[in-house]
Amino acid sequence: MPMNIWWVRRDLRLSDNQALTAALNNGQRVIPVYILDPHLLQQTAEKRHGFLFAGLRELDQDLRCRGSRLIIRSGDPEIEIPRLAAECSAAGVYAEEDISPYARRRDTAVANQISLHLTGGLGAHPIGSVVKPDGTPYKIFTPFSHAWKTLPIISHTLPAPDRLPAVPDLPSIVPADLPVPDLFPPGEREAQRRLAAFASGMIYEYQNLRNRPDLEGTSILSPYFHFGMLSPRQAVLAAQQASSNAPDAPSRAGCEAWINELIWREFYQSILYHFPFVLKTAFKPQMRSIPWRNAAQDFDRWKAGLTGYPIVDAGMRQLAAIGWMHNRVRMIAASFLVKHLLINWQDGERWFMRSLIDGDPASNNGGWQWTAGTGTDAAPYFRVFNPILQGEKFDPTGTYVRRWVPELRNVPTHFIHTPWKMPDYLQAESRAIIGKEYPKPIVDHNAARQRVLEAYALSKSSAASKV
DNA sequence: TTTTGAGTTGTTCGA
DNA sequence: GTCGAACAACTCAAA
Repeated sequence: MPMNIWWVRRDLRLSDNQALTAALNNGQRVIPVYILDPHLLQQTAEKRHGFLFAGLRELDQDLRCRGSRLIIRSGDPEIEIPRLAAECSAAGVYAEEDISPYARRRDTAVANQISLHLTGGLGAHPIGSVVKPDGTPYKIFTPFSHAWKTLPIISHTLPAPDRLPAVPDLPSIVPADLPVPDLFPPGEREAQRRLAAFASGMIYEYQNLRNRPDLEGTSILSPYFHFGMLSPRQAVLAAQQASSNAPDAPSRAGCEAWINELIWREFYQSILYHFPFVLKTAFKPQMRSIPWRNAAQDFDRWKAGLTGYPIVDAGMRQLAAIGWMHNRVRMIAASFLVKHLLINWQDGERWFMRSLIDGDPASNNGGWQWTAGTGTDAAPYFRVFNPILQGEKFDPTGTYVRRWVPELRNVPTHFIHTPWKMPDYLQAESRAIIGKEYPKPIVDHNAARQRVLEAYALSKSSAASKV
């Protein structure tokens, strides 16, 4: 029986791990390896590195409890994986298949040098398996989700092995000791704990509370999903179990709504897998000539949370502070950048990708293209979120705004989403003088709305005239 | 091949 | 204050 490499990439877990299982089934000894890839690290910020590095330490500990350990190297995986395989005379490399163009190019380059076995696990269903009867990919979410639901899900997840074979003495590096994000203690144990807690409690309220950034109505599992500290299959099974235990229809609807969000992840994975060009340009050709503004100052103010619209600023500051943003607020902040500031969605996409601990090329791109109206199955271009109404609707007491925009702490609830409307004496009383302690709105909502509708109309008509 | 109904997350306007 | 229609066509999926 030969020696195999288990190449860990986005599957930092021992349970329900198809790549690890395959490596064990086909070899006597298995060497768990993670390659720190400078190409990927340089696109992302320190909070994400802190989560990843501490997650690697957790994985290493879990492996050591079982007699194994994690070998960590740094460099270009196309070089490092074959080099390590030669060092330990490995027969094969086992890894969970990833779908980004970069990952696919990388894996092809590795496979050209050594026997690489890719397994499922990134989604609940194998990549490329949710397609129309004629084999072509879906471009609309709803039919995709129907097809997804009709495919059977393997109902027994793979248990974590009790014991693992010892690892030979190989050099391994220790990643930098960066701060670990408070809200996201990394690791498989924490991921499973959160899933269990969510699936036995808040999932039943999910339908009602998921859009409320001022409450804890979401699972807050996205960073764990991104790095595979739990598997989508485990999540779906937990939600289905919760659904079958649901006491009433609204509770069941909560479970279904959450499963739908899991399906969205896989829908966008499917889109990226079948249409990798979406990382470079709009999915819809007629949306490729929008006259974006080149407005570096506005972009900086958006990034800093200084637009003068409280719900937008709260979101951007939450992102900067903790590397995560509530999904509803992601939509509002993204819509604001694209539609109110008329700045290219790709700039926002890059900023989110850099800042988010959970940043995922497929979901992030899908979300931005949806917001910008450039994507498959996207929001209509004339749907311009009103940041005031959105704030009043989803943060009705201003709790979320006050938490992340402390200079508005003392503003009365009536004005919390429109602080510039406060009379002077109230601005003074609240210690929130507009233009001094908190900025004036960077754009007027109605004027910005007119501007973006005209810009989109231009792109559509120029596309039409090209035909 | 043709036809038909549908398509995450909103906003504004006017009755 | 509430309600329905308009916003704008177009592409997709399925019959």
